[in-house]
Amino acid sequence: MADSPNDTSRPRAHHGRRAVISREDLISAALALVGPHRSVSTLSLREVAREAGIAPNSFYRHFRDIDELAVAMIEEAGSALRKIIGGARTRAVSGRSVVRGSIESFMEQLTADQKFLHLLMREGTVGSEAFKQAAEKQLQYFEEELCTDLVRLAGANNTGLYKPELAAKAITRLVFAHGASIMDLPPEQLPEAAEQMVIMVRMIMLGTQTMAERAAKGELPD
Amino acid sequence: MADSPNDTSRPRAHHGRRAVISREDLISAALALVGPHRSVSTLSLREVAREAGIAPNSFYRHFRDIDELAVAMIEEAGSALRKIIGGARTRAVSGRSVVRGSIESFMEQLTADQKFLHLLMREGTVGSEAFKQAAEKQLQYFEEELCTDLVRLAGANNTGLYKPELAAKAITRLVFAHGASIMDLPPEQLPEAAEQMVIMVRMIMLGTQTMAERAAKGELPD
DNA sequence: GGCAATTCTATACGCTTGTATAGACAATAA
DNA sequence: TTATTGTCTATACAAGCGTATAGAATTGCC
Repeated sequence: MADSPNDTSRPRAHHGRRAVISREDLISAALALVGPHRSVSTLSLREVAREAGIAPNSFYRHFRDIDELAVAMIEEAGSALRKIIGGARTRAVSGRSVVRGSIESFMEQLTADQKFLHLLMREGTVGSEAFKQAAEKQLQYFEEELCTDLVRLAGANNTGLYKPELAAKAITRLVFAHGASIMDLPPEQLPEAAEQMVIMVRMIMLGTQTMAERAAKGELPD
Repeated sequence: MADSPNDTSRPRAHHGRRAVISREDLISAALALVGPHRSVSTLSLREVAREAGIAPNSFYRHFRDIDELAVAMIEEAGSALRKIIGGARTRAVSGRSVVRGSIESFMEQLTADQKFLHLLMREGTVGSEAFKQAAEKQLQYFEEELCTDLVRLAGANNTGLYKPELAAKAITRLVFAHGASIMDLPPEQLPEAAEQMVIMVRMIMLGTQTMAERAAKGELPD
């Protein structure tokens, strides 16, 4: 999270009235307003301030504008999610495939009451430039972490990987895109959607492995 | 395109003043307003009316509200795109891979002045329910057409296909998601992005083929 | 206690929004 | 011609928006 001129996140030696509300409180208020049918880009400054219980103008003490809040939300959601889902990858549950375990962890977040996933999944394509870039950056972090895990896993299993960074990108984008399209489904249809997701991810995994084998044998694709 | 109670698309026996503006004119005006930095869900009724050169209230003669316009736009964009990209798939250019040809056709639309692709890529995750469903439906059409083409191709090449409908879904979602993330890139970086897209799609193709082979040999995945 | 710094509230401005209402205009039907 | 019918414009209203400004409240430092 980059420092900004009016970053009040760390407690400063306050030589004046103590703040009754914090950056985090505003983020929480905004998070409470978004949901399956409400996107961050439609939040208004006044609305967030109302939810947080402050006067509209007090908002400016914490963020320059709504976009800055949105970026902070995306960054928070991204790092929280990477911790959860990346953790599910490394914390290999015995007797279960890594792919399935990770996707189950993903699906749990889909129905969780925190709205981190919703935020990241749907906010990447609309809104201001800063907004989209923030979401894109979080997805790239996902890709990078997934990539190192893929390489590590391939090393352990003695399977090759053709351009693992592309495999990681394909998996990340696919999972988030599919997630966005199923997030409004009735809950009873989610298990089937998860199953489909597992198979699709396996296609990519198997594809990159097979490409590596063929490349090793000189049968270069293309 | 489903008929709606106030569908004025087909010329009716007008027993009054002839319409100076049509549904299509309004759609064009709206299309002119959206762009890389402007999403359909942020269009206002007044704005579209202004662009079309009519009074705000005249809008209601053609659409119930902005959402109905948006749905019409999505449907038009979807069918136009399916024609273009699906056509590139069937019109197999000699000496080029079908994957590469299709993706090149996709990338052409990315830089084209029509904004069909932008619309479909980014509008699927935000906006009203009707809105999202319309975009989702268009993506499903894409999947279905791609699926039949995949099956046809596999038959011609004597390669198997494990769950072709899932392969088609994976490819569609991946291409659109990746497309959305690269659509704001500077033009000189697009060729590389296209190359990555080709490889990622090939991973899926090769993955589903390999899964089919293994399934045939009884090495069922999972 | 007094001063300065800081955060808050209150009020107000100009703007845009969706839409209600009423009337002007044009074209067909009689 | 005249009546009717559908389409457009003009005007207006209430609501919501971002934000500018000014002042009250609360705290730490001297």
